[in-house]
Amino acid sequence: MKLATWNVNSLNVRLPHVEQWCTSARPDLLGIQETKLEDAKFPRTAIEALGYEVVFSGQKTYNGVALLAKQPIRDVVTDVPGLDDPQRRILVANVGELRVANLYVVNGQAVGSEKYAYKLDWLDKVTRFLEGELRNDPRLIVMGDFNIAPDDRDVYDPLAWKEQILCSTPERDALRRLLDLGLVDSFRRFDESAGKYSWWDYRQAGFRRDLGLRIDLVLAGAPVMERAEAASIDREPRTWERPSDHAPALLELSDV
DNA sequence: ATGGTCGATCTTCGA
Repeated sequence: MKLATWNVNSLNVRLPHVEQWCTSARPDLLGIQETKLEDAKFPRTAIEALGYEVVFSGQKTYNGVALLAKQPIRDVVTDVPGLDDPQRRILVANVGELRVANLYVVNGQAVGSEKYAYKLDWLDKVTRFLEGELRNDPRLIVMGDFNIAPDDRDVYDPLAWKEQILCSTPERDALRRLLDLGLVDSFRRFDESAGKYSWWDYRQAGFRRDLGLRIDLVLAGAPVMERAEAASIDREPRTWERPSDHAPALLELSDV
């Protein structure tokens, strides 16, 4: 079973890339972020034509998440208790024997800003919610655009990014608290090397110069990690014409 | 050189 997360930065623009990538990589489960589409405009028919079930929680212009799966999707949650948030950033559902949370974590703009405070509060409340989910069933996957580089190996220039947005200690501590519930950054189980990125800024020819960060993660509970066979980041769609600024991050599990 | 590029909806904001 192949799981993936991909921030597509407008599904309206990137639908051909999603179609191309799903056809070639054939993920069984794909979490998408930044659809930037209200639900009435979601391309359900095109996604179903690829052979997927799909659920989505979107809004106009910003944010928006979706979950595509080869298996039936059940028990969908789009709102977290105690987080009365109009921003559509979370989608949790059962797929097969897994519970899957797809997150578009707040970017936070700049350390100390209002959006930064919202980011830390959002992470705190989502972590508390996921703590309950894990207690119910540890077969949990938490995937998405975390907008946090876990450590300096995940940053092309750690000195320039030191205590900056996406890399600050409070953000990394918030991610640590989520992991400490009993989740593993699956990519690091297979690759401890520095310089494996999932996002490159459109500006300054970031991708060509490999000036990237690893901020797209697949976290897995212990029973899921026992089945983990490989984890990777597929840079290929980032080379395509008019790409998203993110690449898909993957986790492959042995079948039960 | 105090920028740079995208996307969505305006001529600005968010990333």
